[in-house]
Amino acid sequence: MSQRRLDQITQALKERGYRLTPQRLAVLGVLAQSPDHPSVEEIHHQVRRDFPTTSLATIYKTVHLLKEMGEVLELGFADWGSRYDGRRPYPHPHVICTQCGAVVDHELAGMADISREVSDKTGYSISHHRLDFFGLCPRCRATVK
Amino acid sequence: MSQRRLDQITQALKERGYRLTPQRLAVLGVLAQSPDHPSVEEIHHQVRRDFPTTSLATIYKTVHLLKEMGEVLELGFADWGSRYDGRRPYPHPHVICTQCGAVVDHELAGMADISREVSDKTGYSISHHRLDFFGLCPRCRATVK
DNA sequence: CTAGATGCAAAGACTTTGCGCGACC
DNA sequence: GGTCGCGCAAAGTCTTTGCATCTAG
Repeated sequence: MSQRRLDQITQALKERGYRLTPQRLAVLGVLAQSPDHPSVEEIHHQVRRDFPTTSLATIYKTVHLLKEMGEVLELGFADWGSRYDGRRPYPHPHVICTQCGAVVDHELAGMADISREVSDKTGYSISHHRLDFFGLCPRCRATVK
Repeated sequence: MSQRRLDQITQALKERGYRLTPQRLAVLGVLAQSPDHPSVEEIHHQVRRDFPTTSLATIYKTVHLLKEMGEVLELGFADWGSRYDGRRPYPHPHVICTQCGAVVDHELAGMADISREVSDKTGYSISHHRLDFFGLCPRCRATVK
């Protein structure tokens, strides 16, 4: 299942004439498999397990490339840096724990309708959106009370 | 009407024992009146009209304080820096032009219900959310086509 | 072979911090 | 008059860029 996603991204790179270097493949692997929306640092850390000389700059470049291609979703936070979602690179809600930082996905129907409503009322032509929910995850709620 | 909002923020500062310096009042004034979600730089620029010696650091400090107090909403963007909404410091959708950067507010009913649904399905206790729509504003749509 | 990618280090953008002077209460 | 806030400059963080070397196709 994440293999399928990996193949998709790999294919997209090939089609556009980008090279499939080991470092890139490693980054793709991490993004295609991580359900936990890793930061650049975390991706770097993981990739280093297989390619210890990989630089942070390469991670940044690769992630940026994938973002431009629309194969990864960037979740930028003001106080937090960015997290990346390579498994579902289309708009969908995220639920973020304000205590431990866990980020989980959530599917939600009906945003298309809301989007249309906003478009009608504001006169903007809406291309995409972003929706985040913040709160305490079950584990942290138990801990902190 | 923005006078009312200004009074609210001023009051909140007083209650917590913070001083009402001219610089702070100037920042409050900008935030309470700007419908266009200014950046720190823009606030600084405006405040300088009345207090030319005001430093950027002071703007940062004041905005940060107001954010902590919940009197201003920070809209952080990954490629864009942050914008601030001092008029409606509670969660509500924003519509952002990807061409010119205009940010407008939009009221939307029904988020409370969705929030509850997300809470039920994920087990998180949701405290707030953020919703942004991206697209072209009417003016830019006409220009770029 | 050769255009494109990597790794390193330096440069950038944005934001925060430390500190001595000055001003609100 | 004492404390809190201001302005300045320095330090931090995160991200991008330039360039020589290396490599996938």
